Amino acid sequence: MSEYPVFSVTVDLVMLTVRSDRLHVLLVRRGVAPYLDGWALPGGFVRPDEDLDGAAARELREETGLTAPLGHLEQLASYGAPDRDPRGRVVTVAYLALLPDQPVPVAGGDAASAAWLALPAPELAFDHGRILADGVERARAKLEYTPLATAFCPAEFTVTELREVYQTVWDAHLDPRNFHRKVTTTPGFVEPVGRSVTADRGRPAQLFRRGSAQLLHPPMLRPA
Amino acid sequence: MSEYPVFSVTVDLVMLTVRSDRLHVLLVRRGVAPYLDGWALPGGFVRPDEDLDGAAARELREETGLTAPLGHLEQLASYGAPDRDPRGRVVTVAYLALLPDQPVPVAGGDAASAAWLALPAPELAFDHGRILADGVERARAKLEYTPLATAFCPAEFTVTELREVYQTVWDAHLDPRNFHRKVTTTPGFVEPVGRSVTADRGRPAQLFRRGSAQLLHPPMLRPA
DNA sequence: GTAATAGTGTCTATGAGACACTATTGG
DNA sequence: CCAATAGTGTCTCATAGACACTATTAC
Repeated sequence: MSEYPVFSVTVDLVMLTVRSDRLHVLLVRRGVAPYLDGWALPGGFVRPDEDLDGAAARELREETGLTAPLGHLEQLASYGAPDRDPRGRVVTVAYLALLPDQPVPVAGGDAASAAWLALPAPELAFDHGRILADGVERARAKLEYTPLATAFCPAEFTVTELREVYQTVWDAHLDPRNFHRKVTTTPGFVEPVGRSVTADRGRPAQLFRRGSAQLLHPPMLRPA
Repeated sequence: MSEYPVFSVTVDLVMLTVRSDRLHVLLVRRGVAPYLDGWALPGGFVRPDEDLDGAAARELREETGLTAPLGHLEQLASYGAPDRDPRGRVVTVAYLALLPDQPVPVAGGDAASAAWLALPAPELAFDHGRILADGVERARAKLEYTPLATAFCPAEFTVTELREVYQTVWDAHLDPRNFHRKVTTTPGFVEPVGRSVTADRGRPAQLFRRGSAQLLHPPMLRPA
């Protein structure tokens, strides 16, 4: 064991949300070298007694204050090129979080400041640009065959809100009528709450919450 | 950096192949403690100057002798529970390899012996049982929306061989006529070589090679 | 009433699933 | 000719995509 190199292991988070019809990512301004004052994904070292998933959940909590009954957190991929961190051999396990718009970033730790930035994001520190791109692509793909678009919504939401999530993430227009039919007839996608909300004007919209399905059968297909 | 724990980083490989209508995985018998003489996934430590992908490709080469123009290798996931290795804090980055039947395992390194075992596999060392299960599930899912079933086949193959791959990995029966239509009409899935091969008896079958598509549009759906 | 938003019904085209026969080889 | 395997054609059903009107609210 001692003949092999010593690594540090970090978790980095690609936290995405939909705000004002734009996809946003939570970024921090680095307060320490390297890349001092540069934008980076939030993250940090895995602690001695932590699982990887636990470290990611902790970072998510620290950045948002969310104790995470809402939203979605999953492992994305690991990155470990020998030169990816000038300080030494660091492998990072990236996680992808999909969150409703509510959370306000909380500065702390190495982060001089944190902010939700609309995509496309500025140049990022380390290989975080690549990690972010991988996360966005994963999110786009997963909206097709899972109900995870609901992770971008509050606990109760309207069909229109859900459609706006799809349109934003995919950067595409979806027919409101076909979308309504698809969402309400795919088993386990959403279930009606029974109440309605009215926007400023117009007919009140029914509220739904996420259903029990883990996978969409058949999937929601991206427009060609 | 020094205030945080020191990790070792390994890569472990879930190498799958289809042989005699059964899914097989390459396993090694451990020659050292812990889990001495137990079955485990092949793998090893990442070297000082190696990328993670490079370490996985090297392990694949060492186990099979394959210089890998054929088959498919991709990162699966990382596993880092604090107690997953009794020797210390070890994070492993698991890779998934899909390979044609040809390769014969080569014993070496920590492995007292290596063998292709039909699934379901025996109990494995560490958390390798879980990693294997995740790898098989990933393979099953990827056959739906990618042309990766071809990675289990030699460079040139018949439609029947490809169908047997699907049937084995999915443990399901597929209608030969509908399958033939689906494979030959999905753009970029396969392309005809122009030659035929004849089995012992029967009409000769056309040979195909993998096409240029990265994704199947529309996907090949698993039977309900 | 008017503007604004929610929600529904129909027609068509495409693809999946079920199914039976013809084609080409070795023996 | 027979056995074995490859390959094709048709019908039906489910679902996606295009598209226009009705319903309910605030003002």
